[in-house]
Amino acid sequence: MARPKEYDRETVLSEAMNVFWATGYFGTNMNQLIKATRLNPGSLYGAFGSKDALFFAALDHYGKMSIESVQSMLYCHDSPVESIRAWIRMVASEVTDKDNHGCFLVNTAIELSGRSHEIQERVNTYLEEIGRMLATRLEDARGVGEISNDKDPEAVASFILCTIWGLRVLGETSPSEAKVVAISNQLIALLGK
Amino acid sequence: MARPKEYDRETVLSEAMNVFWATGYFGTNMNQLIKATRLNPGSLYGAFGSKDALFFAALDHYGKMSIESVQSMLYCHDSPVESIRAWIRMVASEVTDKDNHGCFLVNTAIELSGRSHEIQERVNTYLEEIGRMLATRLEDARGVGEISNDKDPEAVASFILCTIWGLRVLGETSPSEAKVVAISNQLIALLGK
DNA sequence: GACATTATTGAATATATAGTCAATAATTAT
DNA sequence: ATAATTATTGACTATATATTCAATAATGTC
Repeated sequence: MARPKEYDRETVLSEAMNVFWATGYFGTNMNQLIKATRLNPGSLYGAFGSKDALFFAALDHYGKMSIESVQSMLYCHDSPVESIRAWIRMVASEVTDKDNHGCFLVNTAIELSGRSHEIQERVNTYLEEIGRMLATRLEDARGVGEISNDKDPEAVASFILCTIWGLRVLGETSPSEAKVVAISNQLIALLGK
Repeated sequence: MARPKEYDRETVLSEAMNVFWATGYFGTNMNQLIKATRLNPGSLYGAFGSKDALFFAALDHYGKMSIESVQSMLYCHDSPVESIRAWIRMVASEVTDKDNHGCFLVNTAIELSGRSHEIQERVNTYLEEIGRMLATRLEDARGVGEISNDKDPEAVASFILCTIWGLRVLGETSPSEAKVVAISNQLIALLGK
């Protein structure tokens, strides 16, 4: 009954997301997005409405992927603590990777939180969800005696998450692997035994 | 022998720095800088040459102020550990302050490290200097027996600095004071006894 | 095959933005 | 005073950027 779309919305979103992730909202212009998505302006605007809306959709896409990815790491072993360790090591390996652009949520928090309440709230939603997931897994760890009972899962989760954000910042400084390993080992050591 | 400047370079730099600090390089336009500095385009360009150069000068200004400020905190008590604690508490209080824009070095690392090697190197220079200052103070702490001999000052300094950067990110999320306090207390606890 | 509907194309547009410049003004030296 | 030098002013410019739109194309329905 009408001409069908030639593009796949998820694919386009993913391509736009990669550009925004690498260069931020203000550091990205529509020409880059038009090239990356291989859509013409009309199609891109037809699909998303504006640069703002496209950014928002890309951020959402990243947030959802991020939640899934963290969830899969947090349950990659039967042992909660072993899973958390694996997640931290995964982040550490991303941080040493020159081609990685850190965490899009963290980047966006820094670029746009002070300017857009709507963006800030969305970023917070995802970051808090990750915090809750980690806290839940730390409760599991306490339940099976992998961490001591005097540790507050919520507080420890906040601390670990905070240090992971610090690692994301560190990733922008071309850090030596030794430094990244030293930091992540200290973080892992907090978990115990 | 010539018309004297009506502005004070340091003052202008400080005003420009505040704008870039709050809204980043790409999030700031020349009109904002012209308003904030109360210089006309000609004067501003006469003084700094370009938006790029002005940003670089503002970043440098921040870096130098930052070094001085951290140095003064690290030696605000005779006790090295007590001084480090005071610094962490200072950062924590900035993080809970709604009007604070985090650390300009951290913000710039995230916005521009992937785009300009020159900027990345300058940011790294300042961040590394702060790391060395902290490591030196941790050596002092070890010397006077405030921290145990099996702790590596350099590694611990990296870890503390990393978590402070994470606190800067946290500051963009309108965090509860309770969360900031919980995290900074855990960080402080690492130093202790 | 004509029609209705939606997608695609890419040139065009309005605005924002970084940067320039000629005229003018303030100072010091002679 | 006059000249030499540098600072200030703010209108102007060239370019970049987000966005629009009229023409065209592809589908399903009658």
